[in-house]
Amino acid sequence: MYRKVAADLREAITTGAYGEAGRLPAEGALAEKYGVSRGTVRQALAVLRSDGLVTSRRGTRRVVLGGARVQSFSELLSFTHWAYSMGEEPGGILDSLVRRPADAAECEQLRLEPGAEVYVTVRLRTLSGTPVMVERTIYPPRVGEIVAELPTDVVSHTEVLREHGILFTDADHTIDVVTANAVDARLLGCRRGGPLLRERRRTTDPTGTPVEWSQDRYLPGTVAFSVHNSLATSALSRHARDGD
Amino acid sequence: MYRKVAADLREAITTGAYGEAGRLPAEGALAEKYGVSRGTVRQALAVLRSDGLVTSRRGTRRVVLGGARVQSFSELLSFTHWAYSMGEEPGGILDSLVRRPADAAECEQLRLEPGAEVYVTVRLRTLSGTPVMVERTIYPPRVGEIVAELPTDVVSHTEVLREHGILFTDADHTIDVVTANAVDARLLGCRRGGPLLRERRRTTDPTGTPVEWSQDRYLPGTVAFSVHNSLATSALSRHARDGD
DNA sequence: GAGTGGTCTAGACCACAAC
DNA sequence: TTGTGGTCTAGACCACTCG
Repeated sequence: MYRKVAADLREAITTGAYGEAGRLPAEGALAEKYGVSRGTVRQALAVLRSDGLVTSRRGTRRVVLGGARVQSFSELLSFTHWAYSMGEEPGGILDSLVRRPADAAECEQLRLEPGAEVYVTVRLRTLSGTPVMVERTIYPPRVGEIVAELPTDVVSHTEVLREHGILFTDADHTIDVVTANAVDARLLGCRRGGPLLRERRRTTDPTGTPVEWSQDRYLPGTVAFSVHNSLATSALSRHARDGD
Repeated sequence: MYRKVAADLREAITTGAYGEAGRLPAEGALAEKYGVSRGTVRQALAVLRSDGLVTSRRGTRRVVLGGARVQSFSELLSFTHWAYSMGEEPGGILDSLVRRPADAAECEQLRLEPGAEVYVTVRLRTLSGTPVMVERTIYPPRVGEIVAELPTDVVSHTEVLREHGILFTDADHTIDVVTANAVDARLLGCRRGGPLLRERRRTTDPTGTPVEWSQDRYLPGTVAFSVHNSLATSALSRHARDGD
């Protein structure tokens, strides 16, 4: 239904049917064309707008915006999906996996009782054999128990967890720069104290329960993160970094 | 209006009226409470969902998500607004302002004819006197002409441009790590070759016309960028960095 | 089975842009 | 003045969750 309309319009836009900076047909016209109500068309257009593909303004037809490149949610959460989408071979070398009591920050992030145990994994992630990122993930018990049972050569934890009914639906990301510690330097082959692009991510399932708290450290020059936002939908924010 | 409902619910949620991980009333109940239709309530809830405040799932009441902190769009685009929102005094020291022909990449980004001229500013931005960021902004002629006429002690270019009818409504951001060049090092007082957190940003007005292409380089430890996304609304993406 | 959010409809009025 | 998107309504049916 509205997804179909959105997909069709996205296709038309990205193939340049309306041209860069071109104008879309009126909502009414689209509704008639697809045989749906105007409300459904608006729902489809809301998707495109939040992806940064089109503008929207009272009084004027919608305009096609350039430079819109969006990934699916799973491509964003899963290093493995991301790698495949670029035609690279993802790798994951387990460096350590321990179970230990959670500290205060971890209890806070994963919404656990004080004293609860967590599972901590450290993995070197590679693209076609080249070291790219060190991934430190902290799992609550329910999830960690599954990860701990996995063979060490399983590349995609996300995929396995999904098969076990652990769903990832919402994530908060924070991006900044840190310096490499001894472990980072050893795994990535960079200088200790050298800069790394860090992405911290807390992911929750549909019920709002945290399922992972992860910290990924990328070698400079291997990745960049992109965000689109607009007056209408603003998801990005900028923070001072006093503490950690 | 739906904005009022959204604001009221946001207030109630952030003050903890429903508790962390608590459940919201049903849409029908909210509609009755506010005396509006269910559609309007849903519109309000869509705002909160895209801000990462609540979940949404068929069959279950909406759940309050923790860790949601969103800034207004102008706080994000304007260093000045951001500084004030943190209680800091923003500063801007103009290092250079030149007019010159645009190169190919600049024509592409600002959607200019080959050979068009652009205005390039380099400014050191400070928070309460402390150097934080070097800002390189490229303006198309229409905008640059205004900026070029400004006294050098004007802190907020964004504010002035808004008064001149130049509106900022959509932005694409890309975040990565770069090393400081000679100018960065001189202005920020860091080592040449040292790491900086870079945010590149292309901003357009309501008609989709680019109004600035900016590159901000932050000292490590001064800022972090945050994004919320979910299966429903995904604005963030991750890219490989081959070229520039 | 009862309650919930997801989707869709058909119609209405308004604010705004552009001619 | 005309056409556009923004907002709101009232009602409907469905898919899903949960007890």
